[in-house]
Amino acid sequence: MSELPTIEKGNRSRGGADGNGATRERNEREILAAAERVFAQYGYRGASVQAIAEEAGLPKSNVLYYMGNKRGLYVRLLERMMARWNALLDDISVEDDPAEVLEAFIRSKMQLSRRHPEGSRLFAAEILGGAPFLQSYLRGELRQWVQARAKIFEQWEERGLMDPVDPVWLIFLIWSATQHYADFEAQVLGITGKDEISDADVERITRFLTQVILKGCGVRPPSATPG
Amino acid sequence: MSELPTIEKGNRSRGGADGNGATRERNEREILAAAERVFAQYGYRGASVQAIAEEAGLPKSNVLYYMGNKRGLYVRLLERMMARWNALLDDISVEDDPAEVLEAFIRSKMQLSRRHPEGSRLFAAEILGGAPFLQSYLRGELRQWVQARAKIFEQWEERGLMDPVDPVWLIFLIWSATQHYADFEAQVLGITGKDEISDADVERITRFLTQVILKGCGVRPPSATPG
DNA sequence: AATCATCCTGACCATTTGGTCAAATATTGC
DNA sequence: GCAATATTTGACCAAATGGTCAGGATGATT
Repeated sequence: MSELPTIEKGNRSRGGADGNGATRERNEREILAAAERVFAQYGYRGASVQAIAEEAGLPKSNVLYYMGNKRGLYVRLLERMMARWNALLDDISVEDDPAEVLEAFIRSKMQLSRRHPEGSRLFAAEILGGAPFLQSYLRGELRQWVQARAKIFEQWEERGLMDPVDPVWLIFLIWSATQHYADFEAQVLGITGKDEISDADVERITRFLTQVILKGCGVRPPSATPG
Repeated sequence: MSELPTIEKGNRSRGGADGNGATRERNEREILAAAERVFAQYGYRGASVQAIAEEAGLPKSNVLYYMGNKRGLYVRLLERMMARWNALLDDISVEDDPAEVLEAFIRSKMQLSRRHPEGSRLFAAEILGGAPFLQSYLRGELRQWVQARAKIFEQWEERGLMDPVDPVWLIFLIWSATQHYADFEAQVLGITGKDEISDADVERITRFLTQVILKGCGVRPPSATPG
């Protein structure tokens, strides 16, 4: 992630209007949340600092005081989202049960989109626009991760634990299916006629995806251990 | 699609710089193509008329002369994409073979994203931003189409031709999986290390998706007719 | 109370935004 | 050639853009 420089948080030592920096933290949180919403909706170029400031209920100058500039704010949001993403990229081994791994994968990815729909859309907008800020992350960290998983999927195939399918495309299938409900929420709501996607819906969708994808790859469900 | 007013093409009657309007058509095509690229990359707000003009190699005034204003240009592009989309929404009946229908569905959707990647991304950006221009289309035409299909899927389920899965979510699964390769192209390329998605790749992906989704829903492949 | 670093924000700036307009230039039918 | 209609485009405009800065407010530490 060499494109994403670490953001200096401002080296406050002692004095100041706030001993433990609680004000700063609160304001930063507020601004980041507002910015995530605005960037998600309009994309990097389409979002204006003014709009973010209004969303946060602060003067524009204040937003810039905390975040330096628009680009830095955007990069920081991307970093935060990547961190959330990385948090659920746990390692797996050939010895693990394919069904359990795939189900956990689908479930955690689904929950990530669910818990952070704006972050998910922000990420989607970044990729849509050609991933100008995330190129190196995609070609580096994420690529390694995918290839590691792919190798294990292949070994499962050799052991006859799943059908011979291209593991990379399987990963893309799971990503696309799970992200769809956050990124295309407007479409899902418009077509289903609902006014929100409930927790129960999410649970049903998760089960649906798990069922179809596991069966589609010839993976036996976890409860039915062989023998 | 009541939100999308028909665009007046300018009622030229006789005279003018061009008898059959060839100039106009050529310029309009050029501008629309350029605009599709720019809107796809930056979204509605992020795209500037200036950028579109440069992409088309024309002065900004000329773009506005042909298209009236930014909003009209954008709406016209959305309409064009919806028309392409509608062109492959052929009717199906309960008597059709589920496997054939699903495979044709996946294949044609895949080709649409393939043939019009910018249009696909334009649509995606519109939905990402909350579908401000497509609300009525989603809640109207498209919703009807989905429900009609869903009913047929349900009848197939009753006849034991496929597993009992929610048909609407199945449609969303196919949409998301097929669109992913256009919308998230940057991610796919970054992770696979390719510099383009070839025709052969598209064919392999199509077969992969068909295989997994058909099997995942318990639909027998088309060649193997029952008996 | 004095100090000092932080916090806050209105005024300001150069540039870009979407859009208008008038004047110049084509291109046709007659 | 002439009138009528289309096309082209630079000049221009008010508003919005990202960003700077000076100066005042705040409150913990001494």
